[in-house]
Amino acid sequence: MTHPAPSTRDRLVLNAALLFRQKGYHGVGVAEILAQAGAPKGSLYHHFPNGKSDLALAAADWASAEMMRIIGDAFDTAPDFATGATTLCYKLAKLFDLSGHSDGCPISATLFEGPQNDAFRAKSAALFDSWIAEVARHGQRFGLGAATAKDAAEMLLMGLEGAWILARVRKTSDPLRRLPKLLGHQS
Amino acid sequence: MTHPAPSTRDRLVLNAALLFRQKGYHGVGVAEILAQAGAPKGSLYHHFPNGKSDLALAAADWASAEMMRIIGDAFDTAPDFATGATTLCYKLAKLFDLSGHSDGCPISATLFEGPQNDAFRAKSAALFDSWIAEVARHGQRFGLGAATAKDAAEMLLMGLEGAWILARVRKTSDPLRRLPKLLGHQS
DNA sequence: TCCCCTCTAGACCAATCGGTCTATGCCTGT
DNA sequence: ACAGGCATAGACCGATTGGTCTAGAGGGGA
Repeated sequence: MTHPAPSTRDRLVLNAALLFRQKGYHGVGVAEILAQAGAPKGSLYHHFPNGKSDLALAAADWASAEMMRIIGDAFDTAPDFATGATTLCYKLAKLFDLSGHSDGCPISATLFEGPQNDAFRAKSAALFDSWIAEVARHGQRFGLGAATAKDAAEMLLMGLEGAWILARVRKTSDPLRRLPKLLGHQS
Repeated sequence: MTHPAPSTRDRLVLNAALLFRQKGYHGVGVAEILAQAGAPKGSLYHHFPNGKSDLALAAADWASAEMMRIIGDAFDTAPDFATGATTLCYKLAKLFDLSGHSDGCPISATLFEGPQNDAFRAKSAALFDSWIAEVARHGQRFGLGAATAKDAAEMLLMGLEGAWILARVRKTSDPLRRLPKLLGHQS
């Protein structure tokens, strides 16, 4: 999957994404990221002149891209919107289990509990919107009207955020797995 | 509303709850809480021997009690479950607007991005469950079956969590106001 | 009046925070 | 072979972190 020797920059982004997602922006120190990535301090500030905040933005982009890929995987092979939404929830539940029941939404954990920085807030909004737009695009592909598709996509995202939170506090992926049924996508 | 001269302990809890809710556990320092509460360090460690973490637990309890009161207000006067749920969302939207579009869920902000402390996780779970149980109780009062009421309550909570996140990143209470419709509680 | 206990007050501390700096690999183009 | 730049390496820094400790203010009971 990953190439044998990812660059120092990639290691920083990847490990930052993992740590931020588990403990939040303020809950992780640069020293911890550097240790886990096996990189010295100089490298961080070479690749990311603004330090921790730049790294968090890059980590959020990376995590968002992976989410977009997962959304695509779930909906591309589905026969209809409800099945795609259900598959997406199950895929995220599986990843949640693999993470040891600790990984929440990468965007809200990385950027949102971050500084009250407006750039962080704006970036979170943009990334969430890109997820919603992608899900809505699949909805329209399955014949839903534009407004209906956007509503369904937004509701799915909000449900996912809540399910992620509940899954973390309960240490079980059940909320994610039950979400499709509660949203009416499953009988 | 509040008594003219709240005790130092109450001032600490109240201001801690406000700050944690806006910036998360790690995003607020004890110095900031003390300054806003107008209390010296000695008072904090007198009332809360374990310091910041004890204070966060007390702040979460306080915020949860207020949420229970809001749930009661919304459902007690409602003619049916859907109306109660809608009223609850509108009440929370109004409070969100009053806070300057910055206050999210008090539990997830205060305890969850806190230390990976298991006590925090367990307390979050217990408080969320108490909210869900209270909403479900109203559901049963309106004639819903036990399982149906619990599902509806859990879905409402998950939707609220997601709507809070979206409301914060977009700086508008629209997601909270649109939630009842997206959940099918409003035509 | 005196004591005692609760609470306030803030100086003080080690540890950690994010960030800067200089020195040195190391690899490529010529 | 040699230069030049990208990247690594980590010592170092001031600021801030959560937490401890001693001192004293205040008030109620004997």
